[in-house]
Amino acid sequence: MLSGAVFTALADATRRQIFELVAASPRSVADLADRVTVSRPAVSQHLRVLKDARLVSDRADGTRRVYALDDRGLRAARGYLERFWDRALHDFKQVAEAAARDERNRR
Amino acid sequence: MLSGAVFTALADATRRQIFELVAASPRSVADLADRVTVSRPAVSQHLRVLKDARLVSDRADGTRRVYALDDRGLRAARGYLERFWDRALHDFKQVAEAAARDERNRR
DNA sequence: GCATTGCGTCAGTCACGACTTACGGTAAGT
DNA sequence: ACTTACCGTAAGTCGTGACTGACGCAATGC
Repeated sequence: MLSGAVFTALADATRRQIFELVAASPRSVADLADRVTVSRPAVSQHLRVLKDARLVSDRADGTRRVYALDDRGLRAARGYLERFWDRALHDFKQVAEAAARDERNRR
Repeated sequence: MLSGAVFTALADATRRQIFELVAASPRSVADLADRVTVSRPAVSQHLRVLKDARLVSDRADGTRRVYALDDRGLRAARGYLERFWDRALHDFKQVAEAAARDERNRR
């Protein structure tokens, strides 16, 4: 289940911040470490989790490693959430209709 | 930031299972506890987290407590993810166009 | 009134994850 | 070749969260 990994990855605040920075524009590890309060190895570990969740992808650039947004993780999360979306609307519709019936019956 | 609570809530596998059961149809705590491997107090604690994340809502029914789907949490998660959705498509489009240019230049 | 059912909460245990420092390895500059 | 920049991983610490059993409380049935 990929969606589980995505939610786990986005659950941590620091990791979300790193993900948002990467999503804004592709960045190197050192670049990310400068903009975050944690150490560089911590950033590497967070990127590992994000990469496993298919939220980011990495490419080598000389001695640097540039991380960019990977939409596969977003797709997985969106797909999982949309399974409940129709049902939520449906339930709301049912409740609304029931309320309308009660309203009519009360007169 | 509500989305953080939603992702944290959906990160745990047991909690996702409980959430899916509630989303399928409103259920009591004992009903949920019967369909899950953990104890009833654990289910209560999971429901607490899901409720704080606005993923489920509870209503009293005699001595029972019926939990149902709350779409506010889903909305928050969807809103957060969609911030990156346009960008992901944009980046993909740029990459595709760059590849197309390379293809043309190579001839 | 008393027992029962259904839940929430408290206290305690235990595993996991977030973080740091230290280390090793690769690519570029001089 | 030597240094420097950049990065991933290993080892260890520490806090947090997932879980259980015990307890207390409110609502229903007899």
